[in-house]
Amino acid sequence: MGKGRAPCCDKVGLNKGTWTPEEDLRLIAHIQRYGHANWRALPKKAGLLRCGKSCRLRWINYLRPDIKLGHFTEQEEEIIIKLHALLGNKWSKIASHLPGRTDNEIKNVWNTYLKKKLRSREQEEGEHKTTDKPNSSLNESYCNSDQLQLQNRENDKDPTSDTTEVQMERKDDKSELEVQPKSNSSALSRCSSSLSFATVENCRGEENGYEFFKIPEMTIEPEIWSMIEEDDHGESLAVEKNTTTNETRDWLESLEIELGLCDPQDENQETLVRDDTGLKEGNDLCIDDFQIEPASPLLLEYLYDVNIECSYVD
DNA sequence: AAGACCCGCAACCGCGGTTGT
DNA sequence: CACAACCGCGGTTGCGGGTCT
Repeated sequence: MGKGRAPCCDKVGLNKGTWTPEEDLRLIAHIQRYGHANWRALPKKAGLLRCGKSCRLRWINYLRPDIKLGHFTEQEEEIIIKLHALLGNKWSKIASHLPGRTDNEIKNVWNTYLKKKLRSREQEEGEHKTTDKPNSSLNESYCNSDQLQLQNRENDKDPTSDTTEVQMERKDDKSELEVQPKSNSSALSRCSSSLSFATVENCRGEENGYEFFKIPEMTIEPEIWSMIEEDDHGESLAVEKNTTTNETRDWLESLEIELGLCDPQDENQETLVRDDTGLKEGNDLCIDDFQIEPASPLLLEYLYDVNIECSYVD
């Protein structure tokens, strides 16, 4: 690696802060046409006064077609909690198991909502548990991350008896993951992969005058392991492919609505893309994934108004 | 009604890893 | 091997809207 780093871009004269609809459309139009092989060069080619990183972030987190909008479902929250217990703050890894969700979104949800939710649950559970408390010094020596918080909640539970009620079912070889709640149990914090302190206590030992801890056997649901293992092989269970086309359409419709370019009530309006032939597999979209021609007269009008050029110079 | 405060979230920043020369 | 360029990730910031006083 070189010494020091050049700034990612020349920041003088670049826009910062919230993206405007015009900038969004410029970015979308450019990526539709040329893809995003080179983020650094993209803003210049697209006529955007933004740095490449900013464009990339905007596209990945908000503009790409397979983004899922709206609140997280209970099942999604459950998955986040479980995976966070296993992976820690590996937001992108966690996101790879939640189709349509971004690492940034998951990180925000965790920091603003799930963490508090778990904490309050922890308190609730603490009130109900007065016996069989583990050695507190052992607690501290065991783990010092957020994972400990989660594990603390698992005190005195038989990890096999009360597992999280999220069932992950692979519907085909590798492409689709269906998440189903097995029951309506309020199992938010019940990460079956965590360790009970009873388990830890049983791992204490002594050999040759040294006290040691055996690495305890963790009860981790096989589905979670397979998720992680597959992740290590560069595969994700959670890529929904068959639904991509409809999601793309929905996304474009919602984008037009959001930009005030179409009436949500008007079902007859065409959206930017009407390509039902299916998108290419994989997360990254490229130019071939899109039909270039915008179909909505209002969108065309808007593009014209904001002076987005139809020809680009490479 | 207005100011203070809180909170969620979009965006930025800086670092590490990877790739190219 | 050294260096530069770039991408992606995770931590952090700060704006804007909602709620409280």
